[in-house]
Amino acid sequence: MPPKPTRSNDLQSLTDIDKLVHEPARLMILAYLYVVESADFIFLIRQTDLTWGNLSAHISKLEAAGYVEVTKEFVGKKPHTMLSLTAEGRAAFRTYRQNMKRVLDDLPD
Amino acid sequence: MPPKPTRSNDLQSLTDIDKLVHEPARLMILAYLYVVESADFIFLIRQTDLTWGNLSAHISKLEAAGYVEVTKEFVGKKPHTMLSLTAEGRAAFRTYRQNMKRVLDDLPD
DNA sequence: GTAAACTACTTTGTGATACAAAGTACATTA
DNA sequence: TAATGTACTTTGTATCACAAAGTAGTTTAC
Repeated sequence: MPPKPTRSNDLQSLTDIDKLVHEPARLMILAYLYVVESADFIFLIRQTDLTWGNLSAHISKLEAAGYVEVTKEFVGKKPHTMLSLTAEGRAAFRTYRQNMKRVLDDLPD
Repeated sequence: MPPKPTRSNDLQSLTDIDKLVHEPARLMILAYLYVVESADFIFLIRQTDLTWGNLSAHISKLEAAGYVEVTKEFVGKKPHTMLSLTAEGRAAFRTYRQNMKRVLDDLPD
């Protein structure tokens, strides 16, 4: 589960930020999954500009955290990997987004 | 200088994000300096909940990048470290904030 | 028909980084 | 004058992101 914020002011909430979501590569992946609901590996490769190894590793990490569900199937004779957000992943992304927006919005200029 | 974004869509701009700013501890530090214009080490320790070593290391990194200026002086007989954002640091923070807000805003829900 | 190239990934190695613990150099208090 | 406190910095370690290499199969070229 995502870390629980226990801080009073906005900036200190960064202390409790969910690093799993915060990492730019994974933030990209999660944001895509957040809007499209389900995507395959190839789609994410194209959208994110990550390498195969890199994307694979990040997916594994998100899967281990229970943030994404990975479904492997065969399309014809080729393997095909489908990704989708779990309820937990969706919640974690929402929380991250809220916190981050609050931090960035509550500043002058 | 902060990395230049060269991407077309919003989410891909995360590929070029300035990691020096992105790190939560430093983001906190920069945000404080962004609003107060100048602060001492002790103030930041209290506000950020970082350890001495941790804050020290992050400050060094920000200084090396030219994002903050560090001024050491003696107050009475005690050492005193003052921090302030450089123009470059201010610009980097602004760029980061803009990019990040755009990424987080341009999503449904 | 088999060798070379391609697809769709995963695993491994390496260098960078964040963090805590220990260290330094003094000043103050008991 | 010994112990404690202040204001840091340096060092060690464990984690992590990334790229390069590896794997398992499929398609194409000759």
